[in-house]
Amino acid sequence: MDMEAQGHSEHSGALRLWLRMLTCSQLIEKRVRNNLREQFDTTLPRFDLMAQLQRHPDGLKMNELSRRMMVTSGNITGITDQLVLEGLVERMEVDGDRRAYRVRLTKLGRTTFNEMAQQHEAWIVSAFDVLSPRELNALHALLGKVKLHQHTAILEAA
Amino acid sequence: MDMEAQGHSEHSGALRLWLRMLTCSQLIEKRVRNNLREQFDTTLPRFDLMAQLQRHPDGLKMNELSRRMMVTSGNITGITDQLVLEGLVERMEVDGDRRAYRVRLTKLGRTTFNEMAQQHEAWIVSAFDVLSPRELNALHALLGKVKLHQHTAILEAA
DNA sequence: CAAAATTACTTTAAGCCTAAACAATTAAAG
DNA sequence: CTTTAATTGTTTAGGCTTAAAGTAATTTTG
Repeated sequence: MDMEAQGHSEHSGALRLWLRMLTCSQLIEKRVRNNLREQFDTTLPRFDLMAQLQRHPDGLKMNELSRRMMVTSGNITGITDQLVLEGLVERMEVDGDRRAYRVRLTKLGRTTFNEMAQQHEAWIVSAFDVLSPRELNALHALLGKVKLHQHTAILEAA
Repeated sequence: MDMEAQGHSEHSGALRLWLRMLTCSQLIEKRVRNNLREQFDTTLPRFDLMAQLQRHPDGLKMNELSRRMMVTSGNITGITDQLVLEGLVERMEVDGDRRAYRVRLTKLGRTTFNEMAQQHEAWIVSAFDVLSPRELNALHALLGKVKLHQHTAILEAA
């Protein structure tokens, strides 16, 4: 009994597709959030921020984190503050620009993230293991088309 | 430069698929939220709650709203309070159960929702109009498979 | 019937998120 | 240079969301 399960027949195909897509995302995301909380006592935004830093050992500016995570920079300030308190992340000064920080994982942050990332990947693999490799690729391709279209549609609106 | 655009090659196909799916959902959802705010000065949760009530003219209990919207009942309390203040929704007593309410759209709520729903559908149609009818159906079917799997996977975990 | 368990809803504390306003610094223009 | 504009990060106010605890009413059980 979810949002999409009640799609009425008068709805357009696009609307039914959207509700189903949203339901899928929400179900998987909720499970990831629960698992992160129960198994690692952390949250998805913190995990995501650490995931960004893990790919950039030299650190990222708040700015760059904001763009990559698609959230406002005020938000990044709060999540980073939390991670600094937990000792998982540190703010480094940037040479030649006293406005900016470079944020990077601490040693503790790296080891902690690696443990979480391994589990996280297993959760995601299991969420999609109902699809054959062929189906998985097809879904990936179709979503690629949709995703690209959103980018262009945003430009058109501007 | 979003979350998914940086997927590294060492990532499994499932992980890349998940990041792409999340990016699609987030892009579309952000646009819907912005449009609702700019054009109707409202929010997505309020719209979603009204959408549920629109399909049930006799109203729904808080309880039922919570299940259908997949959020906690405490959350429903807050959103309903807002909508009551705005005169879009009303709480009715339930015969024979003094604990429960039936929530339903007011007359103003119905007309307001109908205007919003028309626009909303247009936004969603445009978000997916890059897909052919055949592709749209294929995507719908693949996501149906994924969605069903989440339901069963949750039962297995319990 | 009376005690115990369940159900329906609300409240609370904490975190995430945004838009908008702000401070500080740097870059650009004249 | 110096004024103006743009950039970087933070703060603030408000809304959404959750888990957990609390209240009141109903149902179940003995």
